[in-house]
Amino acid sequence: MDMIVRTKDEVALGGLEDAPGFLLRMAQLKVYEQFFDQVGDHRIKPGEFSVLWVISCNPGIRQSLLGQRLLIKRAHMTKLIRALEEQGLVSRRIPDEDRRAVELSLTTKGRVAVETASQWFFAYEQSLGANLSAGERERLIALLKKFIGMKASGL
Amino acid sequence: MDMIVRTKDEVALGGLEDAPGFLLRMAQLKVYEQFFDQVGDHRIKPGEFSVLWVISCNPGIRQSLLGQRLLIKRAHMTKLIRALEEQGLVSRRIPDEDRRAVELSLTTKGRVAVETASQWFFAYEQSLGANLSAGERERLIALLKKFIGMKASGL
DNA sequence: TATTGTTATACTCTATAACTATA
DNA sequence: TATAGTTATAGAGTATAACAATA
Repeated sequence: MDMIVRTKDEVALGGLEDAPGFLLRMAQLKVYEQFFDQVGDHRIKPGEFSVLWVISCNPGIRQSLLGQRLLIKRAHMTKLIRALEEQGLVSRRIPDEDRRAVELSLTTKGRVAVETASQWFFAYEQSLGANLSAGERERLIALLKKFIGMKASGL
Repeated sequence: MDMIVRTKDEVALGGLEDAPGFLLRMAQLKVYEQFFDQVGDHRIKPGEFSVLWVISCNPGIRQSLLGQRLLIKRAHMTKLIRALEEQGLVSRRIPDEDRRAVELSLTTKGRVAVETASQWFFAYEQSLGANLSAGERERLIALLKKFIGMKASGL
């Protein structure tokens, strides 16, 4: 019969180690830590990059739709976009069809910034999960996509 | 809560949908959202529960070790533990062997609270990933454990 | 000198609700 | 009435740095 022997540095997690919510939280903290170790002090943070990137992929996207896709609440989105606007990266336009809405685009400066940032961003993302095999990493990505309700097919 | 009728406005993510850091962030947001939908307004939040649970599994654990395992910074740990102490759930003890350290244990009230909370906590964790098959869910858990550098024993 | 924990400060992210202007 | 966005406020969570006590 196997005995579980713990040195005094071992910590029993009592089932927490199989709880998906807990594991996702830990994984995200590791990722965040690795981000600062690796890319350090860029002006654009991952959250801001994702906003800029999605705007660059969908010029004229409405603020509400962008927020829905990135799970950013409206009140927070307003502050985020204003900060990016003040940096001269994003421009807003009120469409005549619906004058409540705001359509977002990148400025020229914004496009340059995204172009630069995308290089370190995707290199950083590529470096995540380096301790997994290529197949495991792919499976993890596919399972996460399914977990959050994204189509697993090639979007 | 999200009763939005979607027109066919698709949003291109331009590769973001395969970025593990992005997916982990999205997954964690979904989990958090589901937590409030499902278990609502308990006094103990997931982060606090995990601290109490690990103390209950490791009576006398040192504050520094607990923080290392749960990736909670020292300054934040101090505030967290003090709040739990003020609720009468946790007690601290300065060991003679090292009078810089703090050893943590649950009070009787703390043990009762954890016993109660563990029921809804693990039910909630079990409900996560319900859109995956049992095998997929298990694989996701195993891959997350490997991703964060946990032993994937017996898989 | 290094480590453990505390204190103080600040900034980000998020939640909520009241508000406007449109539809 | 409902929707898109804004404003204001508050509370977590976390980062940093200075600090005390102890090793």
